Order: sequence, then C-alpha cells, then structure tokens
Amino acid sequence: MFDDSLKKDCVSCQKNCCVKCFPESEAVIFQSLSTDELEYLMQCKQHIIFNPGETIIKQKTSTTHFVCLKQGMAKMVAESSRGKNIILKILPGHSLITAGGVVSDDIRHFTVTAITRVECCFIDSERLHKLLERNSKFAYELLKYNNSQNIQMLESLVGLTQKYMPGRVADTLLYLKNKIYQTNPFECNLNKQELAEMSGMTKESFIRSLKELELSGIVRHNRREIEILNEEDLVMISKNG
Amino acid sequence: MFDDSLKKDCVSCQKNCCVKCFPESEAVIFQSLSTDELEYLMQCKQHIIFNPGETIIKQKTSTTHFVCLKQGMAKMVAESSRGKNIILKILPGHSLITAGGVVSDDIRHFTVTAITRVECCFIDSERLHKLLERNSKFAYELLKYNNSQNIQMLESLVGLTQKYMPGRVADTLLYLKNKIYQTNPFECNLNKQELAEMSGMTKESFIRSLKELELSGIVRHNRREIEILNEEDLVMISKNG
DNA sequence: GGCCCTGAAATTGATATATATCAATCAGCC
DNA sequence: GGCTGATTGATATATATCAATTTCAGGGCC
Repeated sequence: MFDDSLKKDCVSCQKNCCVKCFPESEAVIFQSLSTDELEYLMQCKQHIIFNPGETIIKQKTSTTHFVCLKQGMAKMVAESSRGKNIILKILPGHSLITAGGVVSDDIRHFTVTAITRVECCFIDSERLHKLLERNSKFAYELLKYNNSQNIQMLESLVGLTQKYMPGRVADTLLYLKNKIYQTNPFECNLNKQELAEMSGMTKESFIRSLKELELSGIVRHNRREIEILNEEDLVMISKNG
Repeated sequence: MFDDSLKKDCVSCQKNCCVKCFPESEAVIFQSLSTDELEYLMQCKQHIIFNPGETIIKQKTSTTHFVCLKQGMAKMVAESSRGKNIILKILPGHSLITAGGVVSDDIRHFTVTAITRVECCFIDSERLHKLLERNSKFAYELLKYNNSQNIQMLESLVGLTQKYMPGRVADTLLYLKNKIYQTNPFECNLNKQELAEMSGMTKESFIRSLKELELSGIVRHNRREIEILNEEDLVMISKNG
C-alpha cells in the first residue's frame, strides 16, 4: 500500500527516491539516512508539479514542509517591505530547500517561484526535525550544506553592497555560466527584469551595463542567449567592483 | 594536570566552563553535550585576551579553531576585494563563532575584531567536528543556531540593498538599542566610521542622515551617547526604506 | 503560407535623485 | 597645542526614474 502510493506519486524513483534524485555532492545528505529513516521521510511526501511563474513557497508562511526540487529551475526571491525584490539564487534541479526558517523559527524568509516547469517533493518538516534530532550524521551533513549556502549569501551581500554595477553584472553572468548553465553560449531562461533583480539594480541599468560589456567585446547577447567572450576580463571587472 | 592547566587558563569557570559562559538561549547548544564530551572540547581550549582593535580572527585564514566570546564586544566584518568593509554584526559577550566556513569549507569568510577588551576561548575545530558527527542533539542545536544567524544575514542583505540611507540608519540604531545595548540612551562604543560600515554607507553620509533624524526629533546624540526619542517613527522609517 | 496586428519585453534617451568624494573646518582630549 | 575623530559644505558620480521608441513572438485572418 505504501509502495503503491509511492509509485503513483513518483514514477521515476520507487526505492530510495530521494537519494537518487540528487547528484553526488548533495546526495550525501540523504545517504546518511538508513533505509528505514528514508522511508519514514518519504512516506509522507507529496510530489507536485508547478508551471512557470507559479509560487512554490511563499515568504512569511509557516514551514510545514521542506522542499526537494527534482526537475526544473526556480528562483529564490527575497521580497522587501517596499515592492522591490532581490533574487538570492537560482535553484536548479536537485536543490534542497531547508534553509531560511525550516530549522529555526518556522517562518519562510523567502519566496520560491518556478521559472520552468518544476517537479518537486514537499516533505513534512516535523519528520525532518525528528530525524535531525536522532541521526547525527544527517544533522552534520545538513549543517555543512546550509553553512555553505550561507557563505554564498555572505558573498552576495558583500558583492551587492560594495560593487558598482559593472561588477555586479559580471557576478551575475559568471554565476549563470559557471554555476547554473555550465555551457558557454547559454540560453538564459530569465528575462532582463530577473537578471536585474539578481544584480540588485533596475532592468534599465542592467541593460545599459550589459551593453557596455558588449561594446568592450567581453560578452555577446541576443535575446536570451548570452555568451561570455572574455572571461578573464569579466572576472577582473567582478574583482575590481 | 588537566585541571591545573584549566585553572590557569580560565579562572572563572573550572567545571562545565562553556555551559556557564552562555546565557540560557545559547547554552542549550553546549548543554546537549555530556560531561565527557564537554571536557573533550574544553581540554584543548586556549583562553585568550584581546585588546580593542586587535584582530581575533582573520578572513581567508583557515578555520583551525572556533571561538567562544566570553566577555567584551567584537565586530564581525566582511572585507571586500576593494578596501571597503561591511560590519555584518556586533558580537556581544556569549557569542559563538562557528558560522562562515568552520563547518563547511575550512576558510574564514569574515574578520572578527575586538571593540572592547575581549576574553575568549579558541577551541580546536577538529574536536567540534568529531562531536558533531557523533552527537545529533548537538549538531541539531548548532544547525538551529546557525540558521537563525543566516536569517539575520538575509535580512541585512535585503535591508542594505533595498533601503535608502534613512532606513538603513534606522535599522542600525534599532539593532544597537534592542539587540546589543538594551537600554535607551546607550553609550555606543562604536565610532561613526563603524556605524557607517554597519549601515553600508560612508561616515559622512551616516552623519548627515543621523542629523536629519535629529532635526525631526526622532533621535538625539552627543558624542557616543545615542538616545532614541521616538521609536515608533524610527520603525516606520526602517519599514518604508 | 504569408501578412498584418497587437502586446509584452527590450532598449534608448533625458532627467532627477541618492550617495560618494574631496576638501575644509571644528571639537574635544591626552 | 597638536592630533584624531566629527562635522559641514561643495561638487562629482552612480544609479533610478520616467517617458518614448523599438523589437519581436504570437495569433488571427485572408
């Protein structure tokens, strides 16, 4: 019966689903769970599909579940008290969303919105807590995972507050190429507004800054395709602010 | 012999030192350790005094130790590739510095500098890791502790990037009054340069912004004494950016 | 299939504003 | 009494804002 519901919810991964959902680096988190423990977690999971633009989790709601992104791409957005948003990071498939309140104050501190069609699992956070309290290896791995995300956030904070626009645009472009798409001319499924929100500026400013880079022969772009022609110089611009 | 060295290093707390060093909310982290485990941690600790202005830990060095602040006040500073700094937070006594690389990539991602005379313990991070891997309650508590710090960082990020100067100055003042000094006219042992670095602006801009608030009758300040006269309005300014 | 229409997104331009920078003056203190 | 930090002022610069224009994909229609 348990197996049946699993089959129904999640066709591609009957056994040890969540382990297999993740590539090596992140799977280690789930690998620290015993088969029993993993089943305990999976038992209550809800497999849900979101269409582009749909809100997966919403800032300020309570963290009844944590989310595993299996397929697709989403953006993590902090909404400020005034209307403006900041895109904190892009979540590719195989992302685990446990930071920002899930293991702390039970309130979500950011919104996650689907960029492409997203396939994900919602898993009861109560069960996560129970396992964390019991399984030290699991807690330890999650601690490492969250801490490394914080370091990235710290770096964003410094970049966004200390760099001028060209530096911030460079950071965004390098991040997309190296961390997200991992090919060089990359077909970017973010619009200019979103790229601007990643860079902490208005879309007009982003466009102008990008054009500067284009005139210097450092990047090239056509609609949503972006190519980095001179990465060395771009890194230089990122460094020098 | 072990006891002797402890006595020598840390006069005020022979037994269960680290538990007693922390107030309730944070002690829970160490309380999850057994007496044996705690002794294992303490055995190798180095009790060190820093004078104002001295660097306690330095960005980009490796995280051989984690630090417990027992007494005094320090600032956590992110140094950007260009000269400018950002003060991420003020560390009052009873702070635990395990974030930012200690349980992740073994590199420090910020500098900590003493503001007043600081009394602290340096503890071998190897031992921390060993205990984290073994004691799930401990790992769980540290996870919660670190996650709540990240939430604060996320909020700083949003505030610093989305708010205008008056809002950022308001945030800094409210933070100091409510989180750090916890009295109303408070004697602030940070200079204007440092207050500006907390608010993500130059000292001149900070001074001008503070003066605006003073002219509106919202705050009052004289040298290093600062008083918030109308907190409600100040909160409003913080909210509206 | 080719064509025009339409609307959203992208881009450009002109201007306003927030903030930094630089230089000068001021205040308090060892 | 000179030195450091605080403050003020004049100016430059980065960035946002607002408005106008362009581009282009999609959809209906012949």
